[in-house]
Order: sequence, then C-alpha cells, then structure tokens
Amino acid sequence: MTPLPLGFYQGDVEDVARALIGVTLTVEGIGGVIVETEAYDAADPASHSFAGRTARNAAMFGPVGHAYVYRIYGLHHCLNVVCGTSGSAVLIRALEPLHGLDVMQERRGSGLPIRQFCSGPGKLCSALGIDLSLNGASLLESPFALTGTPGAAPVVVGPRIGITRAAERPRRFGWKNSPWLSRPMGD
DNA sequence: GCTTTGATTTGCT
DNA sequence: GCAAATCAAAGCT
Repeated sequence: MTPLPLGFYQGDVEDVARALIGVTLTVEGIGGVIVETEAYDAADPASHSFAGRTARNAAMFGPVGHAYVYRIYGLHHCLNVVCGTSGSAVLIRALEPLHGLDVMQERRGSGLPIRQFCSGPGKLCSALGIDLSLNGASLLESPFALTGTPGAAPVVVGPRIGITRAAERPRRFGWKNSPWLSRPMGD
C-alpha cells in the first residue's frame, strides 16, 4: 500500500478521474475503494472554476494533489482532488466502504445498509468525517491516504448527474457493475 | 447590497 | 417518482 505519487495528479483531469477508480481513499483510516468520480476543469460551465478564481474555490486553483472541499446546498460537503491543469479537479462521488465501517455506521446513523454509507458525495463526506477544515489539505498527508494501483479497475463512462449545465458530457467515471455507485451506469 | 445558484438528500404522495 | 428543504457564497453570466 504505497501512496500515489504526486505526479499522478498532474495528468489530465479526465485521465486522473478514470484512474482513481479502484484506488483506496481513507481519512484517518476510515474509507474504502473509490468507485465513482467526475472530472471538472476551468473550461466546463458546470465547474466552480469556470468563472475564474474566487475565495471559495481558491483551493481548486491551488497545489496539485490537494483537497478542494466545499459546502453544497448549505448542508452537505463534497470532496474534490485538485489536478494538474489549473482549475481542474476530480469530484469523488462514491466509494465502497471497507475501513472503519463501525465509525461510518455511527456517523451515518444506525440501521442504514452499508451501500448507503458512501453512495453519493454528501454521504461520502459525512461518513468519512470530511468538512471545510480539510479544504486545501494535501491528499498525500495525514489524515488523508490514497493508495492502490491507478487504472487497474474496469471503468465505464457515462453522463454526469445532478448538474444543470453540460450534463451530457461523458465525464462521469464508474467501476463497471459495482453495486456501490450512486446510480447504475448507462449500460 | 441583494439575488440566485448549487456537483444533494430525504421524505412524502 | 416527485418536490421540498436549506445555507452560504459568488456574481451581477
């Protein structure tokens, strides 16, 4: 389990998004295998970085390999991985819970099936304890850990979910036939 | 300074 | 399956 090298994040955001499928992400030892991501860059109207750098999305233009955490709809959090091209990032949408299941259960509420722990960006952050205090933190350092073999998992590509602009662009990546996706893929 | 948006979740009909 | 909830921040698109 060696951490992914910094150079991994410097590639094209779409390549990174695809390669992240199958990589293990943990926060303070809690987490699992990434099964769903989305790619965003500054040329994407749906991206926070589209309108240029602002105080809110500064982390998105910050150092490669760092986290961009933001609050969505006032109540939920989303975790992004800042990539090589300035203003580009990969949204982590879902993962397969493997580590710290008991802690996630406690955070998400008892009675929930495991597949409800991380099948969505907001749930994922809740289960992993991610909040704004981690905005701008390096993914190569504690409490984050990204390990595994990039690009090893079978990946399918599909349209993105839950956004209003450029939603048809095939920039959503998911683990083929994984039961942990927030929604099944097109095929 | 105020309006509008926002990549979601949850519950209700 | 559909609509409402809910908060803060960015931008005036």
